[in-house]
Amino acid sequence: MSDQSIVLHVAVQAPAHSQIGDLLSYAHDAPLPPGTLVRVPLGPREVPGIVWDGAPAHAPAGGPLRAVGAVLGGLPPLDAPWRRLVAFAARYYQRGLGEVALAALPPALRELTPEQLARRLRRRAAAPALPPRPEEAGEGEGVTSIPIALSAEQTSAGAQINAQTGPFLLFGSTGSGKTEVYLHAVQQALARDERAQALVLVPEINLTPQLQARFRERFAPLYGDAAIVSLHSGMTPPQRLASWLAAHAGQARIVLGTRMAIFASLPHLALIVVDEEHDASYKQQEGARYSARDLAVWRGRDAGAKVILGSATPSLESWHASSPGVGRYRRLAMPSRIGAAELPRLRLVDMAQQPRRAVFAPPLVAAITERVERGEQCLVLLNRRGFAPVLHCHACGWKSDCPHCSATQVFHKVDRTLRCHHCGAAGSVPRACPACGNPDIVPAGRGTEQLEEQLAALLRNVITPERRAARVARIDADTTRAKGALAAQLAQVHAGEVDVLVGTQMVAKGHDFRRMTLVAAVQPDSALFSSDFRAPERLFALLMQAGGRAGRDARYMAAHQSAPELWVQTWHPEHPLFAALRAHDYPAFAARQLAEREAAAMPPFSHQALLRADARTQEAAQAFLQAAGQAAREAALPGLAQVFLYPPVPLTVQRVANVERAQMLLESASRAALQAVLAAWQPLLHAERSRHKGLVRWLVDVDPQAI
DNA sequence: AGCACGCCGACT
DNA sequence: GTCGGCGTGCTC
Repeated sequence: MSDQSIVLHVAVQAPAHSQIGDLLSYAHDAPLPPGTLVRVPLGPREVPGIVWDGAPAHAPAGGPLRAVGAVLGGLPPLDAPWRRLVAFAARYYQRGLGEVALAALPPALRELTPEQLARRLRRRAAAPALPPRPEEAGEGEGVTSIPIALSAEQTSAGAQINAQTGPFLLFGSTGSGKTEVYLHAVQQALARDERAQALVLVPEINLTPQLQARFRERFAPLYGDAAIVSLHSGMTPPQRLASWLAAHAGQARIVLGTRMAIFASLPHLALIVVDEEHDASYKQQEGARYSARDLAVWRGRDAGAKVILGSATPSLESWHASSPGVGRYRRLAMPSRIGAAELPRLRLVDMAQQPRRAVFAPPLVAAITERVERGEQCLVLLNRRGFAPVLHCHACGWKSDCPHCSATQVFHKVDRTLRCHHCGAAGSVPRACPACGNPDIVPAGRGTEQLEEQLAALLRNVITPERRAARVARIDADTTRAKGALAAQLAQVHAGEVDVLVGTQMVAKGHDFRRMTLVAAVQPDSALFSSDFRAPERLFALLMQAGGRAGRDARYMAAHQSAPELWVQTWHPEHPLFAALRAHDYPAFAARQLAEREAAAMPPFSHQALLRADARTQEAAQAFLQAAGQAAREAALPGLAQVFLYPPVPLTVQRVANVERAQMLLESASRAALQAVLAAWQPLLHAERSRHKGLVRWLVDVDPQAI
C-alpha cells in the first residue's frame, strides 16, 4: 500500500438493486483517464470495471481501499460520448451504471487479461487492417464516387438529409427504396469526413446478411472489406470482439447490427440509421429494458450525428413526433413503389360467409392454386407455431394445461410432443386422456404445422408449369433452430423449389422473394380486440409489411401479367383497420389511432412505466406492488402529483415456470415527473423488498411496449 | 448478480 | 458420521 495514493472510481457489473452504489473506489499508484478498462477485486473475486468520472454517491465505509488489480492499457479509453450514452441509459431505464456499462461491452473483452488484449492488438496491428485509401471519395460536398440512379423521391429525401440536421423519419412504402436512401446517406456522411462512421440498425439478425451484402457491394470497393463490420448476438465471441475493436479503433467505418449495436464504441459517429424503426424488437426485454431506437435519437443528438428512422408503418410515437404540429422529427415521405411495381390489392374474406370450421376459405384455396399453376409463389402467415395450441378431451373437458404456467401446452405433431411455449416444458403426447382415459383426445385450434399439412393436402393435385407437384414448406422458429437452417430454407424459396411458404412473422419481414405474388393472413382477428392498445398498430404494420412481400419485382409481375394480392381471412371485414389497409393509407390509420390515443391520454400523449413483481403467489406479487405504491404516496415522492398509479393486476399470462407475475402501471403527461418518481422510488423499493417473503424479483420497465 | 457462510435431510 | 439443499448477506 505504499504509493497507492490515487483514488479511482470504477463502474462494476452489479445490478441497481444490490446494495452497492453506482461507483466503487479503489486505490492505484497513478491516475487513469476515465473510460480505462481495469480489473478490480470485489469480495472474493476479480471483476472487470471501467474507470469513471465523478465521485460515488456514497463514500466507502472507511478502512483502506483495495487496489486496482490490472489495467488494460493497450486499449484507448472509452470516450466521453460513449460514457454519457451509457450513463443516460442507466438513469433513464432505472438500472445500475456499471450493469449497463459492462453489458455494453462484448463478453470476450470483459474476460480478457491485459496480456491477452496486448497480444490481440499486436495481431491486429500486424495485419494489413487499413483499407485502401479512398482517393476518389470525399472530393467535397455532395460528390458521390459511384453514380446511383435515384428516383425523384429518393433524391429529394437524400437532399434533405444532406441539408438538414434531423432526426429524420423516412416514411417510405414497402418497395419505395428506403435502403437506397440509407446507402446514399451513408455515402455522403463518409465522404464528408474521412474518419466518419455510420451505424445501421436492423430489427433482426435474419435481416443482417442481405443488408450486409448490399453495403459490402457498395462500400467495400471504396473503403475496403475491413471497413464494414456486423455486431449482433448470433456472432461468436471472437467475431464480436473483432468487430467491436474495429469500431472502437475507428477502422470500421460502417457498423451493421441489431439493437445491442447502439452501444458500440464509435468515436467518429456521424450517422445512425434505424431501419423498420417501428419494430418491437428494438426494445430489450430483459436486463436493462432499453429502446435502441430511442437511444439512437438521444445518441445522435448528443454526438451531433444525423439520425434516420425508416419505416413504411412508423410507430405512432415517431409519426406523432414528425407531425407538422410537433416537428421534433423531420418527416420525409416516399409514397411510390420503385419501378412501377404495384402495391398489393386487399382481398378480404368474410369468414361468416364460408363453410364452418374451414381453415382456408375456398376462394383463397382457388387463388393459391391458380398462382401455383402459373409458377408463382404464395406466402401464408399464422403467428402460432406447432400443430394446435391445445389438446382437448370432449369426454371430461381435460385440456393440455402446462403444469408450470397458466397456459396450455402446444401440440407438435412432427415429433408427437406437447410443449409449453412459455417455460419450455415438453413431454410426449398421451395416448389417452390423462384424466378419464378416453382415447379420443383432439387438437383444437391451429398452428403453422397444421396449415402446412392441410395446404399440402389441398394442393396435392396441383401441377406447376415445370410439371411437378406443388410443394409446401414451413418456416418458423421450430424449423430454423439449427444454425444456418433459415438461410438454407430461404435459399430453397429463392431457387423456386417451394411454391407455398407457410410461416410465422419471421418470414413477413424484409425478404425479397422475386416470384412471390400472393400473401395471406389466415387468422389475424385476435389483434383487433386485444386488451393491448398497441395491438392494432402492430397488426397494421404486420399486414402492410407482409403484403409488401408480394409483387416486389415489377418486371416479373409485368412479364407474367400478374397482380399482387394480400388476402385476409376475418370475421370482422367491416373493421376500419381493413379500410385503411385496403387504401394502403397509413396516414389515415395513424390519424384515427392518434385521435383515440389523445382522447384516452395514452402514449404518445402520455408516458408510461411498469413496476413488475414476480412471486411465489399472486397475492405476494400484488401485495408488494400495493405496498410499493403506498410507500410512494407516504413519502410524497417529487412529481407524484403528476403521475397516476393504476392498481396492481396479474399479467395476461399470470404464471410462468411456477412464478406468479403481476404489474402496476404508472402514467404521466410529464416524462420528467415520471422519471423523478421512478428515481426517488428506487430506495423505497429496495426497502420494501425485504418485507415481502415470497417475492422472487421486481423490475421497472420504462416506456413498455406492451402492457 | 456471484459467491460466501450457515443450518437441516438422505447417502457412504 | 458427511454431501448438499438454497435462505440470508456482503462486495469499495
